[in-house]
Amino acid sequence: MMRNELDRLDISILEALQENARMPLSEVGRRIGLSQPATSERVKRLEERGAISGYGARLDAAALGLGMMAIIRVKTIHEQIQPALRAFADMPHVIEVHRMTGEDCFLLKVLVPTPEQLESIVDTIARFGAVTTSLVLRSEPVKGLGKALLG
Amino acid sequence: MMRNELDRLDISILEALQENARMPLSEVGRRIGLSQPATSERVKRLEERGAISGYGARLDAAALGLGMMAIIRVKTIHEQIQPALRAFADMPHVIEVHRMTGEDCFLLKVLVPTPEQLESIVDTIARFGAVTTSLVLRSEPVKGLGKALLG
DNA sequence: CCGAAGTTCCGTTAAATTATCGGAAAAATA
DNA sequence: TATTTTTCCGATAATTTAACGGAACTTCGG
Repeated sequence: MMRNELDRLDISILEALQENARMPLSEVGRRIGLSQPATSERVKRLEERGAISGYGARLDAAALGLGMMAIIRVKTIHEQIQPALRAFADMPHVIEVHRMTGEDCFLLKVLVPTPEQLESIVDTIARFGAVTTSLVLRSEPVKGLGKALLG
Repeated sequence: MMRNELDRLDISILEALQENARMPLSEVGRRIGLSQPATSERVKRLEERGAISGYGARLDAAALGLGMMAIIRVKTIHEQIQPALRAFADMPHVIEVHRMTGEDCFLLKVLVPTPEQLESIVDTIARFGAVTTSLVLRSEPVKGLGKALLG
C-alpha cells in the first residue's frame, strides 16, 4: 500500500524548497537528517503526488520597474462572468484573477509601473462592471505554509 | 559603465525560470541562444541586481489538504494598524497580508482545510476590526509577468 | 580615428549536484 | 512468523554548474 500522507520530513522538505527551490537536495537532506538519495526520492514523490506542482523564480516587481501593486474588485452581471474571467487573465499587468463569493464577483491583483498604466487597466476592466480599486501600501511577509500544514 | 537594464534575453531568462526554476541553465541557454556559462553569468547578475529575489516551490494547496481559499478584508481604527499587521502575519493559514488604501485597511489571503478553521480565523481577526470575508470559487491562471515587463 | 578599458561571450575543464543502482533495515501484511 | 513492501543508505555514473583563459564587441577619451 502506498503511503499518501505527509509526515514531518515531507513538511520540512516543502518548507526548505519553498524557501529556496534551488537548494541542493543534499543540503535539504542534511537539514532533516536524510541522505541525498532518500531526499531526492521523497521530492520526486511529492512532485508525483502533486504536492509540489512546480518551481518558480521570485521576481522583485519593484526592481523590475513595477513598483505599484493594486487590488481591484469587480462586480459584473452574471452573464459577463465567463468572458470577464478570460479577458482579465489575458491582460498584461494582471498577475492574479479570483472569482469569489460576495458583493463583488472578482478580485484582481495587478502590478504596474505608473499611475497612468493603472488608469488604463482600470478603464479596460470597467467595461465589465463596477470596479473598486485599492493601492497596496505594504505587503507583510508571512510565516509560510508550515504552520498551516501542521495545524 | 555597468549595464543596468533588462534586455530581451534577460526577460526570456526570467520567463523561463519563472516557469521552472529548476530548469538547467544549459536548457535556458538553448532557448535563448546562449551558452551555459553566459546564461549562468546573466542569471547571477539578475540575482545580484535583485531582479530575482529567490526561488520557491509551488505548493498545491488542495493536494496539501488546504482546499479553501478566502479573501478577508479588515477595517481597523488607525491605532490598531501596526499591531494588526504583525498579528495577521503571524497567524497560521494566512498566506498574504496587504495594507492598502480605501475603505478597508487590510486584505488577507488565507488557506484553510475546513469551514470551521475559517470561522476560527475570522473570529480571531475580527478582534481587530470589521471583517468582510469572501470565498474564492476559482483562480484563473494568468499569462505571467512577461507581457507586463515588455509592455 | 585609434587605443585603453570594460563587458559579454564562448569553449574547456574542474567542481558540485543529481540520478541510478544493489542491498540492508524497517514497517506493513498476511 | 514468514513474506512483501517501503524506505533508507553507500557507492558510482550521469548531469549540471562554476571557474577559468581568451576572443569579439562596445564604450570612452584622447
